[in-house]
Amino acid sequence: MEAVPSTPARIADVAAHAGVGIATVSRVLNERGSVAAATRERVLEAIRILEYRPSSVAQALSLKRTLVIGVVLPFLTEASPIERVRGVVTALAASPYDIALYDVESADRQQRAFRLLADAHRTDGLLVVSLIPPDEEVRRLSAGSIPCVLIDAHHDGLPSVVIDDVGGGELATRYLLELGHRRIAFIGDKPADPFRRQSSRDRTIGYERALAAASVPMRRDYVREGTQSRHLARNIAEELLRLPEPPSAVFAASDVQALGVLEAARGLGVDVPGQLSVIGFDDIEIASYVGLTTVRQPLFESGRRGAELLLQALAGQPAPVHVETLPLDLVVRGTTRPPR
Amino acid sequence: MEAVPSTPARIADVAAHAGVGIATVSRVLNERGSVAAATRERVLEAIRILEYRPSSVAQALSLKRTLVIGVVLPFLTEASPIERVRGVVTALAASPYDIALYDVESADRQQRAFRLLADAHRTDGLLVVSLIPPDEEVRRLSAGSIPCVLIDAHHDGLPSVVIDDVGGGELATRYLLELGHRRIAFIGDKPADPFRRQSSRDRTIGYERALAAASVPMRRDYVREGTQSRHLARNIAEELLRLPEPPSAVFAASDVQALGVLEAARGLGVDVPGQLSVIGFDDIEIASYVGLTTVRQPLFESGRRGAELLLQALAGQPAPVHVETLPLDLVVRGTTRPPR
DNA sequence: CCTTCCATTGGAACCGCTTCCAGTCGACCA
DNA sequence: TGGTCGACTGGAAGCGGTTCCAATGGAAGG
Repeated sequence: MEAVPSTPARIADVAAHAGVGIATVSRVLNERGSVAAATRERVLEAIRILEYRPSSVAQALSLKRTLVIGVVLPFLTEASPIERVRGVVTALAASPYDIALYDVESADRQQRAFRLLADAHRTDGLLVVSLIPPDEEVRRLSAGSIPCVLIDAHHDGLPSVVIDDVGGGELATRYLLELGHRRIAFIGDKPADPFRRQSSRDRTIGYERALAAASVPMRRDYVREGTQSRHLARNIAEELLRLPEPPSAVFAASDVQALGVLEAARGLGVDVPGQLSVIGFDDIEIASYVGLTTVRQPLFESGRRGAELLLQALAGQPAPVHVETLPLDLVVRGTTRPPR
Repeated sequence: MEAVPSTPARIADVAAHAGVGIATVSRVLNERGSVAAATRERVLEAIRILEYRPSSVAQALSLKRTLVIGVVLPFLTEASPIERVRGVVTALAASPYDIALYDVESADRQQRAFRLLADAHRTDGLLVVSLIPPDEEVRRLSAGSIPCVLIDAHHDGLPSVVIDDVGGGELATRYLLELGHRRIAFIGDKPADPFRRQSSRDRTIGYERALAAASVPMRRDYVREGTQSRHLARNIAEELLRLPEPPSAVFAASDVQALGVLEAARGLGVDVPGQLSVIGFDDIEIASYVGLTTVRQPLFESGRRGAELLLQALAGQPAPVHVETLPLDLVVRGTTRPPR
């Protein structure tokens, strides 16, 4: 058994052991330049014996690249960002890049995360998920020429992968209209965080447009805002269902909220889809299990595509600043039906 | 508006701008040593103007610590690791440490990840989730004196945070027995990956023990193995329900699999809990929604606790190599009932 | 008024790796 | 056989920080 050195070997140790210069060791490591076969063997042997691993930190400093991609996202709140990260992880698996995760839950964490990242030394590139970076940081990012791709967010001057939330809102609402519904409620997010992308807001707009296009007057008491939480959505849905003239259908801005609506209906003995149609948005895993009709957005794919764009930029591709819009699908399951 | 330098400022630039030496700038940055108030002001001013941010890479090289904690986990397969990571993220939020995420889906990725991590330069500490690191790497880790905590896994010589899977298996099975069930089936994971922790295996043991303790003979046709996938569990459950003498209760080694069982029952018109009781394991988010009876394990807490232990070790605490066992709870919901 | 002391400061070495720049040396060509 | 060429090789200069160590100079003590 070979001895384990108490301290990890450095390139100089390998060089000494092999009786060559450090430059030669580096050449062997990086397969650059020409090294005599015999010399190479000696070096490889020394590396094996000493269990040498080059220090990525030293490499990063010398090469001015870290082989790390930062992923900034609001991690803890929703199921969907996770799914996007999965896409990112998958796309990056085959690349030499590692992933640094930056959760930006609270606003101050956000500050800190963007601050850290703008530090152009830490990461080679950035993926920002469902968050809108402050102008200040975008400026700094481009000044430091560190590529950045936005996923599920938009900012002038930064490439992004998004979905058409307005179109999605229309899609869902139009479907309910086509089924014959006229009393259609909407449950969306409360605009909270200025840096947080408000996809719900756009879906509201789509909802309104679809109603307008069908000449169905919008009722203010049918449009509610809560949080992403199922619990709150449930409360809101209960209120809606207790209205003198309750809606015959509810469009929830997310599946999670739609689940809250289903719970409310169940609790109040309202049959879905008999008395109430429910449509969600996202198509998270649980949706298929529950049989929820929803607007599917390619979460996983968005992460993957964003990562691909970033890799391209990192590879020196021109990377045109453009917005890539991923397609949406209406997934009809069991929670929607024509009204009675 | 102040000019944005095309290239990020280095400490030497700040020193020059402030008319001081770099050592002084470093002192100001790290609030170490004594610096005259006036000098400090000049330096801070220069930092502000030049938008200087110290290079974390250079700091890492110089200080021999990266302020990065590596988190290794099988990311894409299950819902539970995600929940654990949330705990990790939360615990690390207040610390100065960043998180590097290493997904080790395939076996070769696994190889690579552990290899990379054993490179003692990349991370200051390691959290390994639901994975058993090879002895070789454990040896290397301790040789490099980089602290490591296992979450949901066990290895001699490494501290870990686990649950009592055997006890959990007993807990679930005993509950079913106490309800009066005698025909109790078990659906677990297929032992696939040697590095992958087989919590399912231990739960099987608990299942067997509980049966033995109640003098209920174990039937081989009631013990099945599939994967974590809902789909496969569903198929298996269908087979079980079509047996000449179908089980009156099913204990699934995970909630995801339990959902598959519920689907199977629904598909075959088998009433739950009327004709069939189902109990899962984990208590993932969806479980409460579905009303699934399950054994709750503190997923989030495991991540948090593991991260805390690692932080302690990083802070120089002795960090005794011990196994911390988190408590399990039986969460009774609507999918279990005494047999008819 | 002369030491001694200490706050303050800058220079230089070092962290570990990459790579430019010469330098060595045998082979091949005229 | 002298010269040129090219394959190999090693030294040294960064990359951008931290910090040891020596130097400076004014204040306080004798």
